[in-house]
Amino acid sequence: MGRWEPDSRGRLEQAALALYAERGYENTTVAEIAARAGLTERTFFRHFADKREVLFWGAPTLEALLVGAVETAPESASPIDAVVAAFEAAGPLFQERRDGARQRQRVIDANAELRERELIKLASLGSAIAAALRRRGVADPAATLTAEAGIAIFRVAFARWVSDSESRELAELIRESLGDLQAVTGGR
Amino acid sequence: MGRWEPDSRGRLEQAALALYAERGYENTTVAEIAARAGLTERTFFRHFADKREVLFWGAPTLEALLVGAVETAPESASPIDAVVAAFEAAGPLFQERRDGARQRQRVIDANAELRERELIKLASLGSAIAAALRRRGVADPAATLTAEAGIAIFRVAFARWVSDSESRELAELIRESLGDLQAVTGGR
DNA sequence: ACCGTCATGTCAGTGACTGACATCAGTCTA
DNA sequence: TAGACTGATGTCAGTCACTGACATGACGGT
Repeated sequence: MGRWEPDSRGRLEQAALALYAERGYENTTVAEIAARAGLTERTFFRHFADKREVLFWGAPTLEALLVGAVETAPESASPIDAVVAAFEAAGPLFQERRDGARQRQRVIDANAELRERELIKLASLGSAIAAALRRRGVADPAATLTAEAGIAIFRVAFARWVSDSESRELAELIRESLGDLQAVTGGR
Repeated sequence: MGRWEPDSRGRLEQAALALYAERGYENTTVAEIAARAGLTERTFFRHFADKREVLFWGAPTLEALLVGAVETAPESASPIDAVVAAFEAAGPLFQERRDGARQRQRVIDANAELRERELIKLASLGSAIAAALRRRGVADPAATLTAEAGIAIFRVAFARWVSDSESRELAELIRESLGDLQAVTGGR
């Protein structure tokens, strides 16, 4: 056995999510999270940049997945289709752990600071997707707007997917939201 | 003469913007802002909820303006046109103090925490616009998506307007961005 | 003259986050 | 195999955002 229990990072993450869910983000101190994980506050901040980041460290993975999907979409695909297809491809990533995703979302929705962090992660996602589109030869502002549209579509679809009354596949809801957006913007 | 110099709030705001611009948001303490305004730290927090809010207190005014414009748009206007027209109507509000708006934007763009706050303000704007659309009889998810699309259009137009190389009217850039979005999403 | 209000000041406290340095099991190297 | 090296963790002191409780004193009204 090593000097320390393994997977401190994972323990910190679980402890944080549990405490945020139990008593709310604001009523949880980092010292408490660390204690539940059998570690100290200082160690928490060595693994996560701040108290919120523990809920968002997966974002770069999602971003890489989406960027890859946009870049490798068939040349014939229109920009918006490439983006929407990328989000559809990410569907299973969420579908796998639906319950965890829901709990996490409930925690985020309950706190303004966490919503802020979620928004900047989505914005970063948007920038990365726009950059991938530019690499496909899409000019600006089309690239930026397409990425933003993709994000809006995803947000709407994800909200529906998380809500209790729905049990449909995320990918299906995404495609449906694309249709809604097209109907709404009027288009050319 | 009153017991105190008048307009503490305005002095705090000016001091904050000046210091954030001079030495950056992170390198400015609230105590320094208060001192420059001839007040104490505690008074700063009586006027502004936190260190960032001093740059964003105008948001509710803009929100009210946009909501009003959406609600009073001609019945014949499509949802997206009502929203875009509302943003166009807000154009002069920015045009009046172009230099101040630019400095503020430079400060915000230079700091991640401030960008977070900007994003949540825009999201709140989006929710308010979506609610106004619903009052016009637009159903969801169309209302939400239209509002989001409007925000995306505004963001792109505003970024162009702020950038040095442009000197066109904000309203003109907004209308142009609508066309770009329509071209990009394909639409029906 | 008196009283209540209200913007501000004062002060003590909590909690997020940081930098500097200590510890020590496991590993590598002479 | 002794000793140096590494890397994750602990310890500690410090800064700063933010809050609650209470004090102050000019002003306006009675």
